[in-house]
Amino acid sequence: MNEQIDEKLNSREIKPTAMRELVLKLMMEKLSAISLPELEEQLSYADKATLYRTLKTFEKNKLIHSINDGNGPLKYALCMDDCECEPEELHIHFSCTVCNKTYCLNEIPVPKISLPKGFNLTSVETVVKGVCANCIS
Amino acid sequence: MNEQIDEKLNSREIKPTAMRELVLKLMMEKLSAISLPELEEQLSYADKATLYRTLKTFEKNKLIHSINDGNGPLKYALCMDDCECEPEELHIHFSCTVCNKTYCLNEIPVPKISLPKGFNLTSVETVVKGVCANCIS
DNA sequence: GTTAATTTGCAACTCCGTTGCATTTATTAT
DNA sequence: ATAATAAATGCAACGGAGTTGCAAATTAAC
Repeated sequence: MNEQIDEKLNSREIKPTAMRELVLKLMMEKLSAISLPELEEQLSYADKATLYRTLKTFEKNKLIHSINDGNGPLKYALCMDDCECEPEELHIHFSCTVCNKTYCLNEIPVPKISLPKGFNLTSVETVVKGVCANCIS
Repeated sequence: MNEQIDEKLNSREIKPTAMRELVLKLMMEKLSAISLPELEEQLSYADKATLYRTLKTFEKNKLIHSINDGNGPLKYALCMDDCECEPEELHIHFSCTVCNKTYCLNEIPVPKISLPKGFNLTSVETVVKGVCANCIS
């Protein structure tokens, strides 16, 4: 499984350090998006700045993407393999108002928007809020 | 015109203090959304906490709504008259990557999203990024 | 006018994100 | 293999946004 992790890092041209392997492993195990503060908590021995820079590196190289759910700190989730984060590849995100977890809805692409004349579109971000299947019971 | 402002405040059951009139006046003059830090800058004599609480009061009473454009501080814009901020009344927002201004696209409703079974939807937020008509020339 | 309730101003504080810099670790050249 | 170079990490500190407690001032109610 460490091979799988290193493979993932290599495929995005990120040098596989111990720290990076740890962070990626943790993110692969989680179903929901994770924030820097959460990461700090879960890898308590690790330094905040290092984790911060790790996330930034991952994001720059499109291994992960950031999600602004308007609810506390910025969250991060894994990109799909080979995703280049082009507008047509983007999906919507779901933020549960009960458990506060944020999920990628990879099956639901971001909506197509026709802007008024003279506007130039580069990206669309959609966050849906509500109660997730786990919390709705 | 002060009458118009007080009328707007009254219609949302907000007591018209001098501070609130000033903030509302400023927001009515602006075409783009405004953040707390910007408000502080433009009403330099006013206190941050007061402006903060003014915005919170306005928001609670649906005179304004907040916009999380993922680009710096939270921004606020006027609601349409009689808007109750129900999901079906919501519009999308546009954030210009050049001038950094954020606009309400009141004519473009938020997209309809069908969530997977078991999910309960309460709101949809869509932010479009790109270059606005002013900056595109 | 006096009392009660609301609003404002000031100070302080927390949290998140970010940076500078020294130290350590990895890579490359000799 | 060793020295020189580059990259990553750890520690400390900082700044901005958002928020709160509390006292003073303003407004509303009696």
